[in-house]
Amino acid sequence: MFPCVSCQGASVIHKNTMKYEFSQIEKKWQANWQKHNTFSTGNEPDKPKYYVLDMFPYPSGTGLHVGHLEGYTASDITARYKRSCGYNVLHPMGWDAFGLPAEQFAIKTGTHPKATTENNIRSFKETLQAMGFSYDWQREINTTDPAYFKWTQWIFLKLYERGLAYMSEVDVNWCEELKTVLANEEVEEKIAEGYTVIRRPLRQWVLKITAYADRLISDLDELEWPENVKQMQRNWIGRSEGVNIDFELRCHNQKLRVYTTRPDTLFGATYLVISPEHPLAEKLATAQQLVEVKNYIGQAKLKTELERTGLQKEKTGVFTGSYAINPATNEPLPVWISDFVLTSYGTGAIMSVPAHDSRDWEFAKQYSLPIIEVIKSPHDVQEKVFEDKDSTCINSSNGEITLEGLKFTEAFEQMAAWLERKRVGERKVNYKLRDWIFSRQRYWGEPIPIKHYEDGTLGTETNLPLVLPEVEAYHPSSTGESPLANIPDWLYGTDEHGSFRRETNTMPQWAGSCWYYLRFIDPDNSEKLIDPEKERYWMNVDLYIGGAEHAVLHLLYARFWHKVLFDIGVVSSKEPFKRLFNQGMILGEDNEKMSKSRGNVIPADHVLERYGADAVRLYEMFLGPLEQVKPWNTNGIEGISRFLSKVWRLIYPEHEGPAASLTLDAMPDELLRRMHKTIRKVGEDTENLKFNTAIAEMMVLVNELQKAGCRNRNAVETLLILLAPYAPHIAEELWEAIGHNASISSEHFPSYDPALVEDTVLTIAVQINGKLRGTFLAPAKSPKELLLGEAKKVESVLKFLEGQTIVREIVIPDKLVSFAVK
RNA sequence: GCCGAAGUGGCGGAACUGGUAGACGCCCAGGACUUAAAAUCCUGUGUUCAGCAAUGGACGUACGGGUUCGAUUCCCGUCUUCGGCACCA
Repeated sequence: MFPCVSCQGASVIHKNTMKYEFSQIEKKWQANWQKHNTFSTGNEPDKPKYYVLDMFPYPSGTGLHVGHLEGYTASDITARYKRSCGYNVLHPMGWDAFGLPAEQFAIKTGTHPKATTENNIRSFKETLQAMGFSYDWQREINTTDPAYFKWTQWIFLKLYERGLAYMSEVDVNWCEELKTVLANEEVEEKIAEGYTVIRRPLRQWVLKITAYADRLISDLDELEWPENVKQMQRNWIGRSEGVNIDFELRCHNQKLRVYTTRPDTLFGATYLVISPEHPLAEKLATAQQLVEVKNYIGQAKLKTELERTGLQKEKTGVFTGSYAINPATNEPLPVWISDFVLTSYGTGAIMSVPAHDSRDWEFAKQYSLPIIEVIKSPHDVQEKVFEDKDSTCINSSNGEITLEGLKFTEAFEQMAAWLERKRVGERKVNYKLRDWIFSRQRYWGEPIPIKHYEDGTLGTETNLPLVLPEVEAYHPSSTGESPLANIPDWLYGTDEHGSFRRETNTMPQWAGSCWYYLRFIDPDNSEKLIDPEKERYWMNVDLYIGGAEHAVLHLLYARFWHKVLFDIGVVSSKEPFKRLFNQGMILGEDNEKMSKSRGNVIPADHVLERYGADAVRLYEMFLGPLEQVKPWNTNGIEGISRFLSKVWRLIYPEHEGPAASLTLDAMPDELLRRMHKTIRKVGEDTENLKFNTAIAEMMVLVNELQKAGCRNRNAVETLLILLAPYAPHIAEELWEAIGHNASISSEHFPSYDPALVEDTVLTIAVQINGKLRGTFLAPAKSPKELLLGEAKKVESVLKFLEGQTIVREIVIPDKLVSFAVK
């Protein structure tokens, strides 16, 4: 790919590189690494392993910008650092290449998505290689490669065999322009992009992620993930414990089942509400109310999801005319219909306790329904709702049960037990999480390997991979099926069971990314998804770096698949990603999110060409804490370029001439201590992903080496090894210049001398009433009395002690002396 | 509305476990080198007051309180920004 500069004579190199010419140096070393397979992961079972993974990209047509490089730089520094600490490191990269943009482009231009994808991958890969990332490119994977998606399809069939993939007539989010179904999670995004999304029933493949809801919550505890991501997943799954209660209906034989998490407030229930789609909605309407009810149901149907659930607005509803009986009070309760009750959650019906639920309170006020206080409230519940759980029950007794004076937990228990005893209720756990609608009406995705036989039964495609046929047009069929429905040759077939029609749906883009981290471990295995021995050695992923936008969906889906693979014995661990790190977004120079429309995008290739990979790598990390959102500032990168030039001049002091000869003379004590402090700080900070302060510390060392004109070999070599994970090209080049043949990447990270990282003489601060009044020098570990005595001799302190009485003396060894005076 | 994170110089940010706030870098100013410029190096750089000056004082980590000899750090309250959820009963 790059001309092999390293083949030229050494003298030529020196002549060319006396000045710091990053572009030559970077190309030279990238070619060198490639030629020698420097970063290919070997089979070294005796070494401890470290698996550091990036969230692999969708190779878009717009290329990479500086924001994309942040996480990749962080993971690369970690990979290089861990290698130098003696780990066998797996650091791979691949492409999440199925997806809508390539297909949209195909519809417009007729270009095969495969061609688009290949082009984009080539350009992405060039940029990543130009950054000097130490990926093991021999393990590169691509989700659109049949050899890869063979196993995506295989996993689907395993899900199907276990009853975790099923077909269901579901109300889906249908996007008319895209002629496809969208996941709930994708809806808002698409609406923001200007598409319209409506509700429409369709037969769809659905994955039973809800069967894993509890495990997806409880196993979060063992993960080293940012607390907010865990919390977001818990909220998304939305587990709640409550009770299903059956209400007798007056004048009907049927019962009405509601779900509530507040059975402790049953005595305060004054009406029931069912959703417009509830099967009893129309049946409960009395003759008098029928017209009004039918109208209301009709109107609700026309409303979009957004209109029904979006924002807070006035509640609407209609009385059915029917009554149910409150099992606790035996009072009749009117049954209402309202679209604020969700059909798809719980039983689609609720009991309303307006005194202690804000939504019920609002509705009660709207329609003048009674409000009864059953939890002792600090104010009048007719005026304002009281929702707190830490008060006690009142007005809650009948002949069989009393909750008087009980707090929430106890009242809940008592009521639930009583309802169960009376056989009118049972405890129930509910989740907000819904099963995952898994089919898309698209061409550019993994075909779902299912056959529909004429007799209505389903069969599985055993000859995997089931590849995509070539098509002439990428438009979806008008029936809402994918373009695959237009290819008879592919669509129809016969086998021993009879003739069949293939499933025309393809999988969503999430599918390929649900398990790619496994394939990197064993990318060429044609027999198995992954070799069990390799899996045991490499899993889990020790560090997974990526954007917070995947906090819920990708990470939840991947965890779900991983647990299924665990259950069928393909993997040995319950969780895929042990430690997760979300890098913060890099904003444009205007402090706004980078976007084409704002015109504030800083393309990666731009800055690479201008400043070089090493400078870009360092600057990306120097910008601030990795997890923080921060603006890019092109001015700031100049400072990094200066730093690299300073490092260069340590070895090439003038702009011409050969490398300076390094000395073996002893370093001045100050400098030696500085060096050991730097080793400690850079090591600790790199370990903790605090790259910004590690770089600052290296700058301090370089400044001091420069000021002292130090050419000590030990100091220079140490600096280069510390710097190598961050700025690998210049480190390699200078390492070679000072006489090493082997790559600096094979050097071991230095260790520091504990005796040299602590100062022997310290500056002690003197405070009076908490204000700094002076300092003095004292040997480390000086006794308190000595420090106290010295402090009282400091001239600037004496002034403030004069005429004052010392009421208290505080001495913090090695730190400060503090006087409280009056 | 609920949950989570955060607020420090002109700017990005640093500060161990409550112990000298502002490391490192950018910007800016002055100087050295140069015919000149670039590059490089040196010095200064939170605000404000006093002083010719060396220097010294006061204030200062979103805001208002509190605990403490001492608070960017701990506690209470308020405001703002960002991220997530949003009628899930």
